[in-house]
Amino acid sequence: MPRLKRAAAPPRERILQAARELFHREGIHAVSVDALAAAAGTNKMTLYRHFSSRDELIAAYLQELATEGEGIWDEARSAHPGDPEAQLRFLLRRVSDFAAEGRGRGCALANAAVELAERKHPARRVVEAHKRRQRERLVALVREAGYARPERLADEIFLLVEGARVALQSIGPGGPGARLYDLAVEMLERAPRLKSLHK
Amino acid sequence: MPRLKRAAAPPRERILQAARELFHREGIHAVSVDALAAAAGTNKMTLYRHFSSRDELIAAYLQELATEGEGIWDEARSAHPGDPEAQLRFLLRRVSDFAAEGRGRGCALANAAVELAERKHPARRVVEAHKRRQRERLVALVREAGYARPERLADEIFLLVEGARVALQSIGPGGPGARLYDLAVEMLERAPRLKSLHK
DNA sequence: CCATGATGGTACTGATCGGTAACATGCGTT
DNA sequence: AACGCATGTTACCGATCAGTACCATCATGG
Repeated sequence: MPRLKRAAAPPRERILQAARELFHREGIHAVSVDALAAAAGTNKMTLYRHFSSRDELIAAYLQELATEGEGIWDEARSAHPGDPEAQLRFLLRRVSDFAAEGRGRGCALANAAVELAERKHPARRVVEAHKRRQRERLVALVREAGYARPERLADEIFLLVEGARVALQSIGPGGPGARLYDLAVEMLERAPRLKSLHK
Repeated sequence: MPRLKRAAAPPRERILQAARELFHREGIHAVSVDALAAAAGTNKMTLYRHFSSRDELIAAYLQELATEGEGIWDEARSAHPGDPEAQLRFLLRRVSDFAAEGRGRGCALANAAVELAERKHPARRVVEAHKRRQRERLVALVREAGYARPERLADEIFLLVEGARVALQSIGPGGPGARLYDLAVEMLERAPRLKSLHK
């Protein structure tokens, strides 16, 4: 019988977990692989056995965040099946709450795009693909909810969300980023629809 | 008679000019003081005679950008005196055009806030003060133009602008960031007013 | 003509970082 | 028990970087 002395997760998961905390809180370039390995309860050598380089670790960390972000859409769908309007508000609520937490460091994916200016960095492909997919899903959901000109309304909401998360870092929690949910929901209420849906 | 062998600007100005190019294009943390001094046609020693540290150079660089950004408001005012509506569109046009240039690296001030996560960094005070002032001036201009609930509309536009500049970096020029001007202007046209201004 | 101050150039220090080599440890499987 | 494999540990290399000491250069102004 294994006495489960620690039940520790395998090092790869611990490293990715430490990356999520440190990279997002302190910024990617401010965290060394030594510090990352130490925070994960392991060392640099083990880290390099799971990730061929620091850049690929960054890409894996962002890929994990992106995959997890995709899950929010399924969450919204199962929370309000067949009700795209409620799914929209569910997503906005989640994004707004998430933006306020974590000492206002905004979206880790977007931050990575800002930090990693080199156009060929492997992380940029992950960020771009994720953001593009988010936008497409948002357009589809807005269209499904019956709004007129869904691309336009979706882009407005998209930019509102992105702006809120970056404004939290520049102006701080007292700025307009904190009002994201109210702004976005009222924008929805004012937007014209193709068909009236009031039951 | 001085043969004006080069008519070069004093080194401090050259350094700040090089900072504007390199810091914005490659990211602040990606540019060493050696590279910066070389791009400015001088050397590290002269650089440190004008800036006590790298962080203070960053703060001075951002302060110069902020001061210059303030000038756009005066430009708008003198381009369309007494016409706040036209001033608004002038500003949106300028911001939209500027966002698209420079290989889509967005707002250097906001990028700095993302890169410099340390809360006590001297550059953060510059960025926060500037963004706060921009928001206040935007609220005042929107109110002056006669819109109802000017704080609300100004915040929407503010987030739209910030979102567009960060989205250019994550999604790229094909994303919603490129449509900033159209989105913002139509938002203005749809916004309710306190008094009808049609002459 | 010389003094002064700003600037350019070189070389250095101490520290940090990404990445690797070599070895030790522990744990499960047969 | 013996093996194999993943992990932990230490030490190291080469490169880069912020910041400084020291000296050379050059213009200007008395």
